[in-house]
Amino acid sequence: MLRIIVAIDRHNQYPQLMAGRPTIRDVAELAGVHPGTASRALDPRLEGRISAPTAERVRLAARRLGYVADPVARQLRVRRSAVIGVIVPDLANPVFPPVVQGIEDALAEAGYVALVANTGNDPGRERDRVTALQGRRCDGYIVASATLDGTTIGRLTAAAEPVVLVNRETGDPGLPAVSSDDRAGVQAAMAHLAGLGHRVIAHITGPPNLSVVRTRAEAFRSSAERLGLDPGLLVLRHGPALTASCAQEAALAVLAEVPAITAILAGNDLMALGCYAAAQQAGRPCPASLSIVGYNDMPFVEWWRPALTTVRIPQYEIGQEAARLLLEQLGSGGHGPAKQILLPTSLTLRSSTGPPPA
Amino acid sequence: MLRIIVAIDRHNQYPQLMAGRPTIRDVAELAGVHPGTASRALDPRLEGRISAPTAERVRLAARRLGYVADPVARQLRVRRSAVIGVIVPDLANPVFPPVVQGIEDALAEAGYVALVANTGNDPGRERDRVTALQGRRCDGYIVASATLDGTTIGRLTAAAEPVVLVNRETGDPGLPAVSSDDRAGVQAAMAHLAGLGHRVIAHITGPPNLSVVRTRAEAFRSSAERLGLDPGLLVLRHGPALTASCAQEAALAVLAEVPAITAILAGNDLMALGCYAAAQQAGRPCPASLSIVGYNDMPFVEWWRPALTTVRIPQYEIGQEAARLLLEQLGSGGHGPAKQILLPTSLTLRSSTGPPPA
DNA sequence: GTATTGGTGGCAATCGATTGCCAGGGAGTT
DNA sequence: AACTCCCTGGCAATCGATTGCCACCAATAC
Repeated sequence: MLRIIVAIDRHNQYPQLMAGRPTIRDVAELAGVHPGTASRALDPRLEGRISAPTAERVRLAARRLGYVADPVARQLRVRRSAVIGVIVPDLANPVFPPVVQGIEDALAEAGYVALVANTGNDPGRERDRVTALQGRRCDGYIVASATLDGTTIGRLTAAAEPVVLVNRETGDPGLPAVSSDDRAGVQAAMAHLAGLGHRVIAHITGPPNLSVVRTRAEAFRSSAERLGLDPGLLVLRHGPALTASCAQEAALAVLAEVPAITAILAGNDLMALGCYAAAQQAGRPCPASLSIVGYNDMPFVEWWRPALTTVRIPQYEIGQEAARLLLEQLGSGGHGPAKQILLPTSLTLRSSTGPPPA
Repeated sequence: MLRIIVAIDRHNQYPQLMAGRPTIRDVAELAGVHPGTASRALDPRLEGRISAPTAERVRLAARRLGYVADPVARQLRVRRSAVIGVIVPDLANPVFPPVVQGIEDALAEAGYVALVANTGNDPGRERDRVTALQGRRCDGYIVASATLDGTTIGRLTAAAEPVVLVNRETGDPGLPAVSSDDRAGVQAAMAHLAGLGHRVIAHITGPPNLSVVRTRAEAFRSSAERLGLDPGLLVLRHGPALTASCAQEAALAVLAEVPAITAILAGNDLMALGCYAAAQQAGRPCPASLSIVGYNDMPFVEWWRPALTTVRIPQYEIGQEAARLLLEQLGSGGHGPAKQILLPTSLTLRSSTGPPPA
């Protein structure tokens, strides 16, 4: 009847505690064992350490009380929070929710949760949020923030935190990363346009300090070359951000400067949206007079008018793989090799591309 | 020289610990005080409890060591995690990111972070994610999940967790809630359409077990009445979900059944997108032959073609207010009154509405 | 000169789970 | 019969910060 004594004792001291969740001591008392024994009985890794009948008694008691180990107490002792910090530049950009979902699902399988920090593309805010994350002692981080100057990554790796990069070429090959094959994606888009007969093609994209911008721009040039297009006819334009309005402005300017352009490869789907607006303003209906190709195949682009032809990147899978890679690294104590995963891209053909006007 | 002794002692036992972050003991030793004293000196609420010179010495030591209190240890003692669980039906729906951002910003000011659970509109997943959240001992919850059967809310309130509801009429007036004035929003949209001369108006929306669907549908009827429209000419159609494809299907059917329809009020912006497609398929160009009004004014709708006329709800502010309400409740120990906040809506006029064809 | 008061800071318990170490007992061996 | 070995489970320290309680000291009052 130790159980009752202790219950009364606790009740006298902290009446409110009795209402709270059961602790390992409650379970141990109900099962008639020591808390330490109860802890071991409930730990699947220690299978066999406690005799079957005892373990069963403990498990039964735990089930009857609805016992769930307090993650806070466990974490204090074990220094493992089962929380992964996810750093995303802009959740309002529809590309990211699927990625985050992939991350969450893969983490959930392993009992982890994702703490998402949305930086809103603002360096100051990124710093603050990352500080908050670090303060919370995440077990690891997934970074999808794209700026090339890696201060955030630097801070994390300096603190020896496990990190996985998403969609971000890194100077440091020692970091595990998941990305999609941008070169192949751009190549497919360019082949499609060239095949339709386009010769004067513009690439309208964001600032070159974003790694995705850099790789795609390089691929734009090199794939054109490989396709036998005249590089002199190519137009490359960097806007200040990967947004629709920047694209609109840039496209309008470019179309005025080089009216011979018949196709635009946009830096991402949002920019393609801005190109739609520019095309309309410039009196160059899409796709009849101007073909537009997006990048990412984010949700809802199939509903646009015209439905967007775009390079599909496997957003959900990218998230999943990133989470798996991180979990793997955590499992190996950080001593595994730094895998870099490249997922395939493909071109999704819809209605925003067609042959150039005669 | 206690400091050195202890350091060596700890080093012998756990060499790796010395590399880790400094603890309150390190600070106390450097300042030459007891850890308890150091803790008090660093607690701003205890201003004055420790004499100024001592407190200053401690603060200096803390600064020199770069001491940051371990949230895990604090949490174990104080039972406050400074984490708020946010339950969202679908992050991929562009309405929600701004709401989440508002929540995050308001929480960040108070030193809290948001743990976002994305249920993907799946009841099973919702159950799992909420269990995970509860296991992590959030201090409170913000629920934006919309289904009327309130099992999730029931589970949270049953556990006496502070909860704030977002955009969700509740049967229980005892719960604090933030929502936007849907009735006024619908009224404004209907007045706009009636003013343009529309008489046969359809409302295409989702399943009536969602509270937003119910209030908007009721407002659709009542505002038509108030505007002197013939209720016999109104068409109300519930689809199986608030998605573009459901809307497309429903709109196509409705336009075939009642060709006299000249305007559609969509259940949300995504459904408006589906209506665009249906209008095109049905040979009813928007806005020349068919006016379409959305709901939410989510990001990027101004870029659609035609740009969407829609009811604006203050998404970011809704998130902010919800967070503030929750923080207020936490501050009052849950004894404050259960405020219900109703934020104003407005109609954003763009290009998807016009007078009905002659 | 003694008593009271108030301010300061130290002591140690506490939150709840985990785990290294050890003791006790049963089984098996010589 | 005695000894060893292993299996099981208990004990208590530990993670790091917080906080109720108490002791000590100085200053003021009587």
